[in-house]
Amino acid sequence: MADIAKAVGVSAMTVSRAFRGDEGVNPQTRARILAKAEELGYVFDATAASLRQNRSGFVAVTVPSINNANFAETVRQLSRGLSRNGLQILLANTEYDPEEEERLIGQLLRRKPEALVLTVGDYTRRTRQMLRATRIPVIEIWDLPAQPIRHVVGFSNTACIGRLVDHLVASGYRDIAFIGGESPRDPRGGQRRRGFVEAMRRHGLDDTRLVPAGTAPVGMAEGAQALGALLDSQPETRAVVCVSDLVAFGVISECQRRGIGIPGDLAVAGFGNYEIGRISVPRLTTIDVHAGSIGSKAADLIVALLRQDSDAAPARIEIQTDLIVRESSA
Amino acid sequence: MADIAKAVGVSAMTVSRAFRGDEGVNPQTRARILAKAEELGYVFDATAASLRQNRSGFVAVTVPSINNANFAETVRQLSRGLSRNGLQILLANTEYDPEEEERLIGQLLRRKPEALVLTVGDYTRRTRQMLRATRIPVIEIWDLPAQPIRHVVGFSNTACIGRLVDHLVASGYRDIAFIGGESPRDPRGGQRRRGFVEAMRRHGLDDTRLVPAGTAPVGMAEGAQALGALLDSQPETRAVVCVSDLVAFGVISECQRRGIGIPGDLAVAGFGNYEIGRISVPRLTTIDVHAGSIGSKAADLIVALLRQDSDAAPARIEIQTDLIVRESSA
DNA sequence: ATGAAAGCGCTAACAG
DNA sequence: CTGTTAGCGCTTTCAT
Repeated sequence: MADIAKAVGVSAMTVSRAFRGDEGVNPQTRARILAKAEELGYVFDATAASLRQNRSGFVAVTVPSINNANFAETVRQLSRGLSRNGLQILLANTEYDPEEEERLIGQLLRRKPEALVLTVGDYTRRTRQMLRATRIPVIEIWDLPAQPIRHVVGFSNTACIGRLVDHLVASGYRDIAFIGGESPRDPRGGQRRRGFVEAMRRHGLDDTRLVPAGTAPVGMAEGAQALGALLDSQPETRAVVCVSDLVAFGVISECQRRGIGIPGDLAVAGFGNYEIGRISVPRLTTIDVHAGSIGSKAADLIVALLRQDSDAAPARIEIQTDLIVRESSA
Repeated sequence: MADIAKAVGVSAMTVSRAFRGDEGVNPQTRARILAKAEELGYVFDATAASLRQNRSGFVAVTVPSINNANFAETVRQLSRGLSRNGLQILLANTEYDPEEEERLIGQLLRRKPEALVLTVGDYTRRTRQMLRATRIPVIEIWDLPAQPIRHVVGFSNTACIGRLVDHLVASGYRDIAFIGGESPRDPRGGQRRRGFVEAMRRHGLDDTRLVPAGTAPVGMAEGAQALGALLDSQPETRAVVCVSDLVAFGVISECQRRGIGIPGDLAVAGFGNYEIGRISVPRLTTIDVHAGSIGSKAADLIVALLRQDSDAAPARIEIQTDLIVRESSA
């Protein structure tokens, strides 16, 4: 910046102002500065600006897995909403591991992010401590925890599964099983499993058909395998709710291999409204959680929180979810 | 840091050394410093350290879409390899848009990353200029461009499709179509389409069965739709190669809806070895590009390049790919 | 519309 | 093993 100042014959301060689009700079001077910067191959140093302004322009985000279409969509929309306001995402993958999450959050905080977005999880003691100590806004997403750290943008995983069960019961199904959600590493899966148990009890039905799907992240292969386990242990089952659409698709494909008709012999429901559920044969009944909307709402919240300097009351933004009934349970 | 220094009764320099695990610090002093830091809720400021050390610890990465299991896996392994060496990823999504890519790269460079990883694309003029001007290592991934910017970690999309065509021809197929790759926004898709045309010519077969799948990113829905178009225009087709497994799955599901047997009536091949191809009925013939390995190899390269201060010769690391023959073409 | 001085929080370099 | 000094590249503040 000093080089440009010297070359153009102004002070560094004027160069700085020119770069930030400050009004009070002579348009001609400004043009000469930008031209010289281009000529010299100058690249603005955001690190120095951050240090001086005490504003990093970063928002730190942790997700359990980036390799998941729904989390990816949340991050995508979050990124969109933030970039419009000059904020950039600093993304970290916890791999569904609370210890790794603790390590990553520690690293992220050193970069002085202006806000921290976390996918709800079972935090370690030290993580909780860091989250309590930090003065930046903390936003938990993808669930509605009973005791949130501070702000929340999410939906009730438990209630969503309840709606699926209600739908199946209303359609006449009684012998219903649930696949997944037993992994201690996936709290959202656990909430869904709990939602299943609660809903079945509410209807006075057998709530013990719980089939494990393995350690998170669980995918299609785990679904296919779990169907085998289900048929072995509970062959009278007539409907199955899965912890995600990916698991449900595994179930569908395994049924096709075994000649089990869906929904004739077995109704299937998933969770998350992934693309596969719209294309599979049969199409999949599921819950649309509007993953993108979680991201954009969180972005809006962050922007609003950063505008006001005073601490706002904890926000609790509930995302609307939709039951989508398709051929797999109709 | 000054506060801690005062509270403990040492200089800021000693605090700094204690934090970086410098050997030459009295273990007792060190312990007292860390305890006091904990007590005061001190968080190290990586921005200030970056500015002073002229090392940001960032590696900038652009991908066309984070919402793609293969790119996500590359980023995941890249992140792993880098974090072991104290480097953090600064990720940006180009959304398959060269203009957006230009904007993002400009933003990323201001953060002074120590290296830049790009998914090969058709760069804008200004992007090329920035890439030429920067002094940090630039690594292109996911293809082997004829004229790389500098370093490359990838594979030949063209050659991979050639292997698929060879396999189909060897299996007796002659009337073969290709779905996808016409989108100007997806250079890798274009390379695959070109690979198809070249391979068909090589075999002296009709190379004009090219079905568009729409603007990138193309997914399952586009595949299902393209199958309809293919049957309308080229009903004598006996095998189809798709630009990705997702498109291929769309084809498979649409065939199932229409009662078209795979591979009896139509053989299908995909690209990328996504999870779906291992679970679908029938299982999908495809090319495994080892997406994760692209990431880990790129990480290794970056670490090696940063260790040496001198400019190394451009690296060209070719990733091994595998033809996986499954039921859809057997 | 522009400039001079000071300083953000850390660490390189040197000294002891 | 510890301390002092200076400065990374920018921007705040105050002055003109």
